Formats: sequence, structure tokens, C-alpha cells
Amino acid sequence: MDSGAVILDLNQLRRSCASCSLHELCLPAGIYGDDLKQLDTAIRDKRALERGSSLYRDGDAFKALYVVRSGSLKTFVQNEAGDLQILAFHLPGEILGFDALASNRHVSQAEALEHSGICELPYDRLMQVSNDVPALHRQLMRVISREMVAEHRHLVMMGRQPAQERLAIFLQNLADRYSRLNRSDTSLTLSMSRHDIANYLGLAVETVSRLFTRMQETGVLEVNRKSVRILRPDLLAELCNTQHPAHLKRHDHD
Amino acid sequence: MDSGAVILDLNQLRRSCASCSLHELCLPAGIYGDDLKQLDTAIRDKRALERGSSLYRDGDAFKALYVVRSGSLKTFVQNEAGDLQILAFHLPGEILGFDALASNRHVSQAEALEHSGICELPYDRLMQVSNDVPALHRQLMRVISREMVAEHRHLVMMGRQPAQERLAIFLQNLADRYSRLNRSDTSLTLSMSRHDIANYLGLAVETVSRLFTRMQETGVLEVNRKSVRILRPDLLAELCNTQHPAHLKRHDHD
DNA sequence: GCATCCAATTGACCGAAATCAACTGCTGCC
DNA sequence: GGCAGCAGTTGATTTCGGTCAATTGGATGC
Repeated sequence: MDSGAVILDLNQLRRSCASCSLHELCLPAGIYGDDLKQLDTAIRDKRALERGSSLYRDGDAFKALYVVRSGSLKTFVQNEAGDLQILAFHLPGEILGFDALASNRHVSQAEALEHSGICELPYDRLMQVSNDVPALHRQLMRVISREMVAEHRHLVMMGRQPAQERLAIFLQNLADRYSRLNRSDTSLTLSMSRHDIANYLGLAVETVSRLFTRMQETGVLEVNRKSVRILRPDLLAELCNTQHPAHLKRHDHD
Repeated sequence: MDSGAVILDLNQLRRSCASCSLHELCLPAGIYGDDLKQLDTAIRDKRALERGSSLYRDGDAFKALYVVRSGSLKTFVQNEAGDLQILAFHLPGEILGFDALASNRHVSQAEALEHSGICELPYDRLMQVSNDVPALHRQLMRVISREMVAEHRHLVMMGRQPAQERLAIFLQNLADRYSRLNRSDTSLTLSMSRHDIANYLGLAVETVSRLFTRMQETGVLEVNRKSVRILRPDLLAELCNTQHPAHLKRHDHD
């Protein structure tokens, strides 16, 4: 209400990249000194996003890339027939919006899974800065490439893995990313619904629910609604790689 | 054998971007005049690739991006457990190798499906040129983004679509790309095996075979080994979008 | 505090596609 | 020319995960 609150909010949001705790995980990785200061000028802060509200939608004009500063989001596409596919869940430090580079329109939607803070990187500013800072361009490409590689993993999972492995891989991947954020990698708080998990994994909600139960019964997890504790990381790792049918494996290559 | 043959071969391969028939579909799209000449200096020609031989493999150091000039390739990943997933089939004008930008190593393999010609774009030269030609950077990002969007479509297919739709979508997509190359979009010559198609679609070979038979029986296709004629494009389009279960559709978004 | 609503779980049943198996027919090689 | 070997097809059977249905239980609101 009063201007004090506004200033406080701005202080919280307006922080330079150099002092941001996500520094090493975010776009600035590998960019230093004056270059980093210049990058700072390209970053516009963005108000917080409430759970369920959208950062961008399918068809929106491309204006900026976005970095998750806090909270989490999901991105998804919908085809003409209306089927919805979740592409990814995004944790702090991760960059969204690359889908729009091709056509200057977003072809997916990004929605907050919880109260989240976002840094906005207006694309034209970013391009201006990267004229002076060649490293920025390379870093941007690296980040996109990283995202492509992650998508490849998703694709392998969807094409080849049975249900239990999918969930195991999903949980392990989340745990890995949590630990990179210096959070516990054995005690996860899932910000997405079972429905979202199921959709992301290409499974039915019921299957995901049953798998959670089964993994709890076998002592791998302790599940309590959104909170998942990994009791046996070793067993979870095993579940990620059980043997499956031969025809899916490498054929004659090599 | 004689030097005449060598010169002919070089003539065929060493052609500037400006005169290349793939011009408008390839990296040079949107780059003109002197900029295009400069881009030309970054392009090293590459010998032809025989069917079954690899352009790069998992673990290879990243040196260059590659453009398919003629023929076709498949790219695939293999996880630790050995399951292989084909990521894409690449037709003339398409660019490969972006997966290596993230880590400076390829994390996938590219293999020729038939005798193919390749343009090599050494990455350091490309970066040098793009310092002078800002449009090149943007174009590169656009191309990567386009690839990401294509991967999203693949992901929707894998996660949500039943078998017949997958094959229909695959064929229609191929037909579209053929027509952009000014080839017939009703008469396809599949350079990949049934095995490859099945793997790409996340299905068993037998399922793919049965689907081809069924689509022939219903008069949609005329199939003869590698050659597929689309008799009823309208029916094929319908098959791409039949109705499926409600839980996969959009939930409350909007 | 209680009613409503929706997320999540659990159970029973079903079906699409995988697996297993047999066979056909190219293709290439001696 | 004939045979080996593999790609592809076809059929029978199984199975994993989806669908349908009922129930639980945590939140939210009055």
C-alpha cells in the first residue's frame, strides 16, 4: 500500500547478476567483470508470478527470455487436437522462452507452479549487449544447446522406458537439480501435481500414483503428498536402469 | 580415377551458398550480399558420406556444424543402459550438430541413411564471421529454436498419440519437408528402414509394418517397400488427428 | 465446524501394442 | 545360379499400463 512496501519489493527484485545467488547457474555463467556489468543493463526485473498464472502463452509475441529466480514453472505445448504435453519443469537459474526465437512468437505456454520470481531479459537489449560481449552469444547458444540435450533425455524416456523407470528418472533428475541449487537432494518438495507429473512422463495419473505407492512399499521413498524423501538413493538409481527388451537397444551401429 | 573426375567432384561440392539450390532453406536464409560472401568463407566442403557411415559420434569433440546438401541422415542418442532413440531424420538444407554446443562434445551420433553430401561449418570460423555479421548469429539461434520446436512435436507424439497417428504424422511431416525441397509430396522414398521408423516413433517394428498394411488396405497409401505413395492426403490428414482420451487434453488452462 | 471440491489413491477390468514365432522375399555374395 | 542372411510381414498370445469407478482425505470457503 505505502511506498515503503514498493521500495522493499524493488530492493528484493533489483539485484545485480554479480550478487545473485544463482550467478553460476544462470546466464551469467562464464561472464565476468565489466561484461557482467553490461549484461546487468539488459536485465529488467519482473514482478513475481502467482501460482497458476502464465508468463507467456502460445501465440504471444516474442519480447524477452526469462530466468527463474525463485519458485518453479512448467512449460507445455498443445496441438490442434487439444492434447497437452508438458515439456519441462523449470527451477531457479533456468532460462525459458527459446521456443519463440524461430518465429518471433511463443509456441508454448509457461505457467508458474507456485509463487515465483522471474528476471526478464528483453531480447533486443540482449542482442545489443552481445554485440559488445561476444561471450554472451556463445553462452546463450550453450544454454539453448543444454536445453536440447535435456529434451533428448526426455525423448528417450518417452520412447523407450517403462513406467517405473520414467518416474525414477524424473525423481533422480529433480534431486540432481535440487542439489545443484544447494538444496537437499534427498528431501524433495514437488511443486507440480500428480497430474502434471503423469503428463510430463506420458503416463496416466493412476499409474503415477500406484508407482509412488509401490516405491514407498519397497522402501525406496517416503511419500507424503507433495513431499518425497528418497530413503534409498542406491535403489532409486537401480530403478532408472532396469533391463528391457532387446529390440530397443543398439542395433549394429559401431 | 583420372583427374577429370576429381575436378568434377570438386565442382559439384565446392559451390558458393549464393548459387546453392538450398539457399533459402539453409543457414544463409535471410543473409544477403557481402554478408553472404563472408559466410561462404566459413564453409568448408566435406566429402560425401556413404550409407551407414557416421558424421560424428557420441563423445566426439565439437568442431563444426554440418548442413545436409544431399541425401539424408539420422541422429540418435544412446543412454548408459544401451537403449537407442532416434531423434530425427535430416533432409537437405537441415543443420546438425547443435547438441555439442553445451559441452563441446557431441552427445549424439549422426549417420548417413544413404549416400549423402555434407557442408561443414567449422564453429570457430562461424563465430569469427558472425562477429562481423550480426544477422548470422540471429539466424543461427533461429535455426536452433526451429529444431527445438520440432522436438516438441516429437515429444507430443511420443507422449500422447496412439500408434496409427504417429505414423500418419510422421508421413505427413516427411511429405511437407519433401515439398519444401520441391520434390513430390505424394510420392515418398523412405531412406530409413522400418526398424528406424519404429524406433523414431517409439513403436515396435511389427506395429509399423501392420500400420502400413492397414493404411494400404484403407486406400490411404500405396506401399511398396521403401516407396510410399500418398493416395488420399485428406484421409492421411484425418488420421493425424483422431480423438483420444480426455485426460490427455487441456485441463483448466486459459 | 461443517460442507464442498478436487487431488490423490485404490481396485477391477480392458485393450492397444509388445512380444514371440513363423514365414516371405529381397539382396548381395561366393 | 543358389544360398545365406537380414528386412519386412503376418499371426497368436501376453502384458503393461490405461480406463472406469469408487473412495479417501486435504484444502477452502461459508
